[in-house]
Amino acid sequence: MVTIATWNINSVRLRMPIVERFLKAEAPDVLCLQEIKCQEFQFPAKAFAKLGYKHIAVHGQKGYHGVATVSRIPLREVSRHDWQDNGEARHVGVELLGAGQGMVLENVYVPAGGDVPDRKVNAKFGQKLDFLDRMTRWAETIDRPSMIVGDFNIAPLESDVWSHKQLLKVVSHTPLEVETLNRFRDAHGWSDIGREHILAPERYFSWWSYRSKDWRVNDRGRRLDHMWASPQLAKQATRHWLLEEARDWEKPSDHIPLMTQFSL
DNA sequence: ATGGTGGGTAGCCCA
Repeated sequence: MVTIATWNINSVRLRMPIVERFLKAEAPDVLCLQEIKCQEFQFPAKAFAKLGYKHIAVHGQKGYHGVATVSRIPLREVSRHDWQDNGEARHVGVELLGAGQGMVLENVYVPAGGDVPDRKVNAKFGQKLDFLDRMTRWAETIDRPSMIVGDFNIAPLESDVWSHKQLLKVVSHTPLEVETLNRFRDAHGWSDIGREHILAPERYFSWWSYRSKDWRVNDRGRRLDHMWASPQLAKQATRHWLLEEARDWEKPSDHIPLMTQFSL
């Protein structure tokens, strides 16, 4: 059994207390973090090692973005893609060397895309679409059992958002973004593990804005975080779940952790 | 239609 987790942590240094709480509660073998918001030398590697996660691949930058994969299983860093070609740290790829040997685990933080869903007036929206197009070109070349997890910043299905109608023109749920993400999915034939285990139209959210007084009452969530796998690997996923209570922990991230257990 | 909150950094950017 191998359990993989993904969590947009929104500053790993600030949130080490809840990361520790999570690792003790769920004990995943591997945790993929996004938005670590620090450089590699600032990453709290010693604290992770003390918790048993001594195998680490960090792709960080100053202040913004940044991803890290921490593991109890030996791993080897294999790639750091810059799908915007602008130096932002949004991806790290590793290969598992112990349990789950041979699996390639891609940890990605797709750009949010700004506020206006029109690349002519909002360059960030165009950059988001271009990032996904370059990921698609890359996905066409994958020839090993792989998993890609992280904050995709797109909620593709109607039941992935609190109101499909009200979010059609909101960045993260526009038809253009969903089409672009679907082309990425089809380029490799990725299986959406989350939605294979929590079937639409069942509610499935992984993010709630900080700008909501009571996130539980309004429940204006979106499924921005994903765990996708090559089809043959996805068939070995025995369990998939969320830790929604983490949204209520002290000084929470606005995202919650997602987990998938594999029988390999 | 607007502003609401949170993080990092250094006088605003990003989500």
